[in-house]
Amino acid sequence: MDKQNLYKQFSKPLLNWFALYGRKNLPWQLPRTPYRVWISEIMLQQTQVQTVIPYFERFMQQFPSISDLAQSHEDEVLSLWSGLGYYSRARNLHQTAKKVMQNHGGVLPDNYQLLNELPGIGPSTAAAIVSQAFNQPVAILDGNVKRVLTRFFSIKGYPEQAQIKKRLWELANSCMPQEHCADYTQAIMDLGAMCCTPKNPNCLNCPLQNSCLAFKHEEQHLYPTKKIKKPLPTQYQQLLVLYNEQGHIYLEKRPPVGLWGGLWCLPNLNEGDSPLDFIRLNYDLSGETPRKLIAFKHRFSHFHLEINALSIKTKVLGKMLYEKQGKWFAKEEINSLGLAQPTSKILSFHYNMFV
DNA sequence: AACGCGGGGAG
DNA sequence: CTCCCAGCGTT
Repeated sequence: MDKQNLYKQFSKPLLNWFALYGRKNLPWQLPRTPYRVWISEIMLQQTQVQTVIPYFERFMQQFPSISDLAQSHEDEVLSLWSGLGYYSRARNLHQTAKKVMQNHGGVLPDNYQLLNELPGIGPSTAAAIVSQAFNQPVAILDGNVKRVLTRFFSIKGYPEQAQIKKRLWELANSCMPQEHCADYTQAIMDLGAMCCTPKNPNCLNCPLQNSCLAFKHEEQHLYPTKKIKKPLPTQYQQLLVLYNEQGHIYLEKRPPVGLWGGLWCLPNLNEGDSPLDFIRLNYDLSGETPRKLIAFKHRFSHFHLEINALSIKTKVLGKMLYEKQGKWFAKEEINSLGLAQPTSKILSFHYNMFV
């Protein structure tokens, strides 16, 4: 299909549909500044709109500008990110803010290549920023767009495969019109989220119905081709809530990269370790009898975690060791830390029991 | 090319 | 339960 036909059969009806049904009152659209677009795009990576909205509002309240963000401490950023997941996004966001202050005079570049080089900003996010914030004709390729394009053009094969992905990028940019670029980017995402959905797509009300090859052959459900998934492994963790006479709780900062990177977590026992031996040997603490606090399962996208949390009231034996980046925190301090969801759950359970 | 990286919403 | 979401960085 040539460029002119693509406009007539794809982009134009899509833009018309957007004018009637598209989302135009999302928080990052009012106003749609480069900074707000950037923050929202990072939060929205692999995360649904409804989940992001409250996080976005809190973030803007705390960091109204890129300079505010650059001057903050990483723990502040991670605290605002607590519960949102994929915490490398928060760390990269902070790094990018500092780089923009240092290398770009505090102004987010209006250039795809420059944006793409910044931490946490890949091809699709860079395209989202230049198209939405600067109205440039550069196409995104996210989950919504992959679904719309594979159906419309009946693209077979797993979309993450190099050859298929290259084809999808080309198609995505072919469909991007030269005008109304910001609206177009929003339009194709809205169509994917509201009409061309993974299950039960609303083809009868779809603006692209006339030319959609998947609809023509009644095989919408075949696209996009699904990945073959392996069974997820299961891990077990015994976590300790160590608290002292004052009610302070001991937490350790995780290494900067990896699972829950940079977050504050509870000490983790090795399989078969005796809790009291563990804290005496590693922390020079003595403790009262461990009490079962809570046991539950936590599901990640790449493994299952079975958690068993114990609480132990402790006394310092020698001088308290600050190894493993550990610290004692009062309850009020914990509220301003970056915590993983299971950590928050265990701690709130602890506080409910020991108020 | 495959994997690591969270957590939640929808069916 | 399963699927998948405004993906990116590393290996």
